Formats: sequence, C-alpha cells, structure tokens
Amino acid sequence: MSALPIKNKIRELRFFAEEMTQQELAELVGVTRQTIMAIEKSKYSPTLEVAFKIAEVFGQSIDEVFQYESS
Amino acid sequence: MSALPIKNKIRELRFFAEEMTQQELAELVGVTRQTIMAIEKSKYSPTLEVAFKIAEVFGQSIDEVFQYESS
DNA sequence: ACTTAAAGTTAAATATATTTTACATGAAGC
DNA sequence: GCTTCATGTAAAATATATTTAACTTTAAGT
Repeated sequence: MSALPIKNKIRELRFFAEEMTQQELAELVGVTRQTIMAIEKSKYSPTLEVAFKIAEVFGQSIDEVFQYESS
Repeated sequence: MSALPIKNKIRELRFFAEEMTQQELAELVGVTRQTIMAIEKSKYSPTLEVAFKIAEVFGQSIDEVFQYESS
C-alpha cells in the first residue's frame, strides 16, 4: 500500500523524560510494549486515541510528537 | 470498552469550507463516505494517518480538528 | 407530486491495529 | 561467566478501522 509517511520523536522524548522505558510508556498510555515498539519504529499508524495519549504523556501536542509529510 | 472521548469539528469545518460534502471530503482524504460519517459522528477513533489527512484538507492542525478530553 | 443530492443507518467482508506469547540480542553490573 | 533489564523480532489470535453494498430519510428545486 502507501509508504507510511508519519515519523515520530517518541524515542527522543523518552530519553528526554528521564530515560523512560518503552514498558513504562506503554503502561502510562495503556497499551503493550510491542505496540509502543511498532509505533516508535513507524511500523504502522496508531489510532488517534493512542496518538493523543502518547502526546499527553510527554505534555506535547500531536504535531510535536508525530510529523506527517503530505505525500 | 472506554467511552470514546474524542470530539471533532469536521461538520463545522465542512460547511465553513463552502459546504463541502462528505463525499467530497472522503475523496480528498482517500477514504469512503461511510468512514467520514463514522469519524464525524465519533463512532470510532480514526488512524493517525487519516486524521492528519482530514486536518490537512482544512488547513488546520489535528488539535484544531479533534479535541481529546483526557478521561 | 416528483426528482435529485446529501446525509444517515446497517450488515457483511476485508484490512489493519493491538494483544499475547515467546524467544533473541546487547549493555551493565556483579 | 552469569544475571538482569531494556530493546528488538516474529507468529498467531483478537479487536477495531475501513470498505462495499444496499437501503432509508430529509431537504431543495422544479
């Protein structure tokens, strides 16, 4: 299908937030560690709800955490 | 499961944009009319990619189109 | 009254996101 | 060398998003 154009800064944000682990982030967001892994590595596009929760954890807006490059 | 807390302003934005129809928005975004309907009525949370595309059509940020109220 | 276009709804099928489980790797500390 | 912890990977199962198709309703125009 379409190459996924959405990049993210989750990894940087995690380390910036006292080296928060994927496991910790997963628990704060309410998903599994593998889901965080997949999103962090841009394996697929998360739901808007999960994206909002991730942004909320870091106190940032979605646009600051995820970068969409239109086609 | 969890009550979906994400509201949106798609309907207002459509009428504000020269009364753009659901069908037209669907074509611009690259999804079906039913998908736009479901998202507009908050039946479920769209993928981040679709959310970005909708925001892009209206020239707004995701946070302007979708309002997440943390639990 | 008739027609048309847009919105609304529903059900079944398909695609994709998420979970669960399990195992592998690399770095750090002892 | 051994253990522990975080990360990475993968396959199968489940949940959810999206499509397809069909039908209903409502409003507007003629």
